[in-house]
Amino acid sequence: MAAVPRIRPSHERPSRDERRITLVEAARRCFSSRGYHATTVDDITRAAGVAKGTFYLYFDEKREIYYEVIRGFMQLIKDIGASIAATSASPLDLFARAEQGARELTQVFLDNRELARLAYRESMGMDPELERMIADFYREIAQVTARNLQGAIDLGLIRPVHPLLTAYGQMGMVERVLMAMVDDPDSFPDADAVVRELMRLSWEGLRLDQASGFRPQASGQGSGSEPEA
Amino acid sequence: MAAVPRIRPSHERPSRDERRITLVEAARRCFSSRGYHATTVDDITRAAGVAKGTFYLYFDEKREIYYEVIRGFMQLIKDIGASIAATSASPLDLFARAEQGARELTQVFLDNRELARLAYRESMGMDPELERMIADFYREIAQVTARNLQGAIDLGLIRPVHPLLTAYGQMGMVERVLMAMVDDPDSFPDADAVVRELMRLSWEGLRLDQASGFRPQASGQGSGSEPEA
Amino acid sequence: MAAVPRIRPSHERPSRDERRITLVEAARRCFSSRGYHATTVDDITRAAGVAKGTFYLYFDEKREIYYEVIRGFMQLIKDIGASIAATSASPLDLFARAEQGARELTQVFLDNRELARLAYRESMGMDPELERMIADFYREIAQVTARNLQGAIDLGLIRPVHPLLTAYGQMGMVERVLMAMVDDPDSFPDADAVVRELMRLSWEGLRLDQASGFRPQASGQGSGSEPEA
Amino acid sequence: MAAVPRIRPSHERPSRDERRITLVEAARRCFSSRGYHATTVDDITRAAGVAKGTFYLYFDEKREIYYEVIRGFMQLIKDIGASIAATSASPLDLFARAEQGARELTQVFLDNRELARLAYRESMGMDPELERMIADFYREIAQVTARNLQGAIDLGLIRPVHPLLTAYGQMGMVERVLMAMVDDPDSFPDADAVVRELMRLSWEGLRLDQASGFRPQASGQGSGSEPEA
DNA sequence: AATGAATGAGCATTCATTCAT
DNA sequence: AATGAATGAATGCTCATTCAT
Repeated sequence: MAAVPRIRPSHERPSRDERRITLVEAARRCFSSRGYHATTVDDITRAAGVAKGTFYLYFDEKREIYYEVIRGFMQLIKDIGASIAATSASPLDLFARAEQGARELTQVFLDNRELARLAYRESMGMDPELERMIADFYREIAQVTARNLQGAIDLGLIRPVHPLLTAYGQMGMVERVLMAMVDDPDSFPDADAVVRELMRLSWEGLRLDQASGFRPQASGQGSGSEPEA
Repeated sequence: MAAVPRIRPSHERPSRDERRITLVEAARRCFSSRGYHATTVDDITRAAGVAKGTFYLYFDEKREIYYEVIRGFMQLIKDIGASIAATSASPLDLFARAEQGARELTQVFLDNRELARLAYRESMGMDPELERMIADFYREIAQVTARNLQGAIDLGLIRPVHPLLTAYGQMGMVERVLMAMVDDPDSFPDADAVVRELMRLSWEGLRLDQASGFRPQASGQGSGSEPEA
Repeated sequence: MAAVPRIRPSHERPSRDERRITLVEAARRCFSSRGYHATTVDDITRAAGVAKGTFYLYFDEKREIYYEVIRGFMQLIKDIGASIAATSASPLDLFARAEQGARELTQVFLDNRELARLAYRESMGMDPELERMIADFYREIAQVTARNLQGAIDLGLIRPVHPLLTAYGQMGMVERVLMAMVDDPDSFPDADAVVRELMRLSWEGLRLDQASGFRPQASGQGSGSEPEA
Repeated sequence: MAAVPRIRPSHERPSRDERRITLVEAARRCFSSRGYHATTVDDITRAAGVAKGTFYLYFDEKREIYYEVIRGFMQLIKDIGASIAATSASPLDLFARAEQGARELTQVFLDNRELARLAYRESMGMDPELERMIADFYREIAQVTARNLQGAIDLGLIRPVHPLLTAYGQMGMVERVLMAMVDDPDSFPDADAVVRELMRLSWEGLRLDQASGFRPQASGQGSGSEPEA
């Protein structure tokens, strides 16, 4: 009866935050496997092991927990971007860091295949707020990338390109390749080789290799077949 | 008596095909603005100016007309791809044709913004049949592109890359840039410039420009082998 | 153009009556296999090989053709009853005629299993008119039977029973046994033996046979097992 | 603290079972008066005073509650059968018990006229599961009856008849007479007299009364063997 | 905080019937 | 007479959300 804050025995009622997390985790699993529309609030609460009414103690509506799930996934990705941008190292290892970021990004995608599908595919056309959230997410990443590109241009590391356009282009390149790889892994080399090939495509495009200068850490030989000629 | 195409009196009943098209058009508008789930069959028939029951004379279920709408958009895009691949002209104008295709593709996206959003975003995670349809669409385009790339590699026009991976990468690059442009046109140059920049990104990547023309080495056939076919 | 009544070539448009009969036959097949509610007007017209609208040239509504089908079946049965009552023969062959009637009735049931199920089972609770039609049918048969029984009582051929009650009782006895036989023929002797056993049950009931008098044509030995005792 | 059966405050929520029963009762009334097809789920919930959605908390589909209603009626009847069979008393009161059963059965029919109509008439041809349920019901009763008859035959209480056929025959006799009485009570004597007449018909059939008491040969044990059990 | 029974608006789909040709 | 496209009322069922306990 008194407000003595005890150490909670392991099977005591969980704290508000823990409950909330339980629900979000359950929602992640449900949304991942069934998608937004096919997942009912009942599914989520059942998966979380709580009663249906409990859901509405933590979320105002179904969309809200979906946002939370998507936001969580986006944060994972933003964190990677941040870790690349943050390490304000010498311009020279820009490529090294980019490659490292790409590698991590790939890992996140592969570890969360279904969630990635969800965030990248089903989220649109659901409601304006979510649309904005996702558009913001993309724009944010694109802008950070664009800033990085602008920096690299200013330093003379890369040729002058339209930074935002290039940023979106690179994002799209990465995302579509990763999605294709998620769908049909057998048609692609292993993750590392994919990352290297993507990096090289970004850097060199399709142009014939004629004593091409800077290649990050000389690691990127391309995983494709060598030319016969 | 001959095949005089009669002018239809204004109140004549439209032919089966016309009615069907009316419905698909109405559905396109509804789905575009409200998305699949928020569009009711009632919305569609009301937009088409027919009674609800009429819908089911032409389609077995709501999904069916959605497929039709999406398929229509995909066909537009495939047609562009086909027109590029079809003109099996000299390797020299591969780039010209690619650029032309990109220009047309851009136009289609800009002319069908909402539909593009629909096809590219909301269609996934809805049901297995649609998933397959879309995955097939991507794969088909990617494979055609990959074949083209392989040809170009064989001809020594481009450096040896992983063709399928590169194909998906280019698709993603183009699609995300175009979607971003659809969402926020002000942040991008005009369509033609976007196309040129995309082409150049594909070709040259980010590498510093060292006397690179847009065309590969002027008419780079010197070092490449001739095609076997 | 002139109203010359020609002999109709075999593939000419059928007469109004023929068309109507075609429809009723088709309806009989549909109702028999799917029941009233699960049969659509479309099913019937498709089975009859005419367009949907044609149906309403011959019948005002779906129920009407159902009545017609049921009425047809009832007529078959009434005809049997009539043939028994009609042959105003000597009272002595009342049993012979009854047995003959029962034999024919059994045949009709076995030949029209599904229709019998339909008429006896699904027709109720559909609408008042049909209810009345079927109740009338039963009452009519029961009354004819009751009259026959009364006659037999008056002649001292059978003991004084409540004629109407007995009539209904015999109808129910016959109908339930025949329905059971339709459902599970293996548990019953052949049709003739069943008829004999039913006749004997009606006549003798369960009472032990002690020099039981009149037995119709001495044919009815009962198909059951003989007593061990 | 002890098991004091609280008086429920008038606005307390009814228990799950009570609610379920409320719904079944409401459904019984609706089905009885309108039949299965003409009764909507809305009708039932309105009659039960609950919202439509509540229905689906207790039943998966409309058919399910119909089964429940029919099953309830059949149980009433089976219980009567059981009470007759259960009292494994001396053969002497077989007839007494049968008569008592018939009396109770008659009462059930008269007390549940509409339900009887429903179960006996409309239930067939609706769907396979229900068909099976009803066929099972009949078979079950028939088999019990047949066993009783076989016992009576073995004891020499009745003449050797085909037990199953006779069982179905008696069921049909009783059911049709009772249904006719339900439909048109004025044409029949009172319930007791009907029961007596039915019993006598079963026992004696139509044969002329030659010093037959109702009971078999006064106390006919002379010729029969005693039961083995 | 937690529960889970109750709610009722909402939607896809069916099908008897009509009617313009 | 025949056609078959069109109609729209009707209904079973779902599920996000509420609320009394």
